[in-house]
Amino acid sequence: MRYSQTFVPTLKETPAEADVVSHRLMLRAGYIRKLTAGVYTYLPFGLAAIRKVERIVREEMNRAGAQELLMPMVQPADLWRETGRYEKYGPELLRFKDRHDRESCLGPTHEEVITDLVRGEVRSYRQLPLNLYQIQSKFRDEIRPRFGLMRGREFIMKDAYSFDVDDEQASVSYQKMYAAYQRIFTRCGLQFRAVEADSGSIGGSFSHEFMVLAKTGEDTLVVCKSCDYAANVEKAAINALSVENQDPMLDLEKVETPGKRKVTAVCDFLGIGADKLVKTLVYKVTGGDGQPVAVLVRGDREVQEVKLKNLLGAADLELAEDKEVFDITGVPTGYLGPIGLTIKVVADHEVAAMRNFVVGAGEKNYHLRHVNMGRDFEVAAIADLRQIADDDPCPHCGGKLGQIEGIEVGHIFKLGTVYSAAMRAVFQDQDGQEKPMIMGCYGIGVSRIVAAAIEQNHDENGIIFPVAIAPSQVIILNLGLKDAVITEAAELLYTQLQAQGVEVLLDDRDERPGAKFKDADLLGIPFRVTVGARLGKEGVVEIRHRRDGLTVELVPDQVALYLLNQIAVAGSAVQER
RNA sequence: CGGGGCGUAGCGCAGUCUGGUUAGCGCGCCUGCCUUGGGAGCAGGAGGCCGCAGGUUCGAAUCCUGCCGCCCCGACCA
Repeated sequence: MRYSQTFVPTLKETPAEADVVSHRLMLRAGYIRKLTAGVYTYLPFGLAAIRKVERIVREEMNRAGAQELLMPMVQPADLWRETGRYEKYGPELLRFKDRHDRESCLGPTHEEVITDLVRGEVRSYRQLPLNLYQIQSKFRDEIRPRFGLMRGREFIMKDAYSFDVDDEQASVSYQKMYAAYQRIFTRCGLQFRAVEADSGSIGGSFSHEFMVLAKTGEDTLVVCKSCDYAANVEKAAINALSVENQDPMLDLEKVETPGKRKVTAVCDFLGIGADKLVKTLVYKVTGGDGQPVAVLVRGDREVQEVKLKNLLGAADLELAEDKEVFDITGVPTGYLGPIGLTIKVVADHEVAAMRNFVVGAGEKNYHLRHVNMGRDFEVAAIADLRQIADDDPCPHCGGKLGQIEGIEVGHIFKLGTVYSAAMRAVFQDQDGQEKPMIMGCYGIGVSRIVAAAIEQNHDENGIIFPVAIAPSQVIILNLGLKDAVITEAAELLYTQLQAQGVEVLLDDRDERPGAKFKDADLLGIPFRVTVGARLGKEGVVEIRHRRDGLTVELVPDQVALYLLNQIAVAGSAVQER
C-alpha cells in the first residue's frame, strides 16, 4: 500500500473527547472516527487491525471444530418472548417497530436466534455435537458508553454456541473453547489471565472470563500470589471461618444512640471497631420470589450483590432507599436490625462466626449490643455474600491475594438447558428419549481486543502493535522523493517485500522526514525501514523495531530476508508464551 | 437516571463574566519559493448556521428560556 493513496488521517493533537490511551491513539492514528456516542467508523487501518484479529479468531475456532455462519442483526420480538428476555433484558436491548408495527430488536447477543435455528434442524443425537459461530456487529444500548472502542454501543463480536447431548460432552465442548481462547489471545500478543467468573444460578467453575491485564481495565480481578487461583471480584469466593468463636455470650443490652445512623458514627459513639457491628441492608428484589430481603454483613464489609442475586435466584437487585426501607420495615434507616424483622433475613457467613456484636434496635435512636445469631434471632440462609477484602485469604490455598485491573475480552459460559428448555430445542437420544440440548456460549470482543492491545502496548510516541495484529507489518520511509537512487531503492524494496508476502506500507508522501518518523511511530507498525541519505553515502538502509528501538543497518539486498526472519521470530515467540 | 464539565474553522483553543466595528490565535489545508534523518522557514490564500430554536435589545457568540449533542464521575452500603 502506498501511504500517499491511503486514507489514514493522523492527528497532531489529541481530540478533546478522548481520555484513555487507546481511544486517544486510535483517533490520532486515524484508525477510528466517532459517529455518535459509543458508535465508531473503522477507517482502513483500524479495520485492518480488526481483520487481523478476526483472522486469528477464525483460524482457532475452525481448528477447534466450530463452523462459521452469519445471523441477522434484526430480530423479531416474539423470539425473545419465548425465553422471557424481551421483558427481562432491560433497556440495553434496542427495541423498535417495523413498518407493519411488528416489534423487533437489534441483536445484543444471539442465543434465541441460534437456538431457533438448531431446534428446527437437529433431531437426532447423531447430529451432535455442534458448535456454530459468527463474527458480527452487536448493538447494546449501554447506559454509559465510554473509552472509545472499549465500551461501545455498537461493536464487533465473535459469538459461538455449542450444542451437546449431555453434560459430559458439553464440558468437552467447553474445554475446547477454553483452549481455543488461550491460543487466540496468546496469538494476538496479549498478556491475559483466565479467571473464574460469575456463572449465575448454574454454579460451578463453568464460566471463565479472559482478562487483558491493563490499568484502564473496567474489571477487577483477584489473583492468588501462591497458587493459580484467579477470579472476578464478583465471583471471588470467601471461605467460611473454620474455627468456631468460643467467646461467652453476654447479655443483650439496649443502648441509646441518638442521631447515630452511620456505621462509623455508631462505632465511634460506642467506642468499638466496625468489625464489632453488623449492618442490616434491605434490598428490593426482581425475579426469584420478588420479596424484599435484609442482608447482614459485618460493619466494615460490603455486600457483593452478584453473590446475593445468585443466592436468591433473583434477576435484579436494588438497595432500598431510606423511605422504602421505612415502608418495608417500619424502621428508619440507621437503626435497622435483624431482631423483630418480618421480612426474610440472610447473613454473610462471617456474621455467623461473630459473637456479641452490635445491631440496630429496630427503633429510632437505639442500638443493641451483645447480640448473637442463633440466640437472639434466626436467619433464612447463611452464605458467602460479601465482597472480598484485601486481607482475605485465597479460597484454594489460603495464600495472599492481590487485586489487579483487567479488560474483559472473552467470556465462555456453560448455559446448560436454559435456552433449549425454554425454546424446546430437543433431540432424540440413542434410547429414543427426547432430551433438551446442553448449550454453551462463547464470546470474544473483537474490536475491544484492538483497544486492549493498545492499552497494553504503547509509549509516548504512539501505538506499538504486536506483529500478529498490526495493520501492516512493515513501513518503508522514502526520505528522498526527489532522489532517483533513494526512490528507486525504496520502490524496489517495496516490490520485493510484497513479493515475499510481507505486508508493507510505503511512505511515498511529499513530507519532511520528521513528519514521516512521527507518523510511523504513531501508527505502531512493528518494523520501519528508512531509505535515505545513508544509502548514497554508506550503501545501507536502516531498520528499526518499533517495540524496543533496536536498529540495524543493512544493504538493501538483505532487508527482505532479515524482515522475514524477524516476523517469523515474533510469531513463534508468541506461540510459545 | 443523578452530579459535574463542554459545544466558536478539520483539530486544539481564546473571546462570553461586563452585549457594540469586519469573530481571533496555533496547528492543519491550498498556491509559490525554499528546505529535506525526528511534526522546518518565508510569502500569499481558502475556510465559520459561534450546537439548534425562541425571546430580550437599536444591536446577541456574549443576556434569558427551552431543546439537542458530547465528555467525565456516580448510580453503592443505612
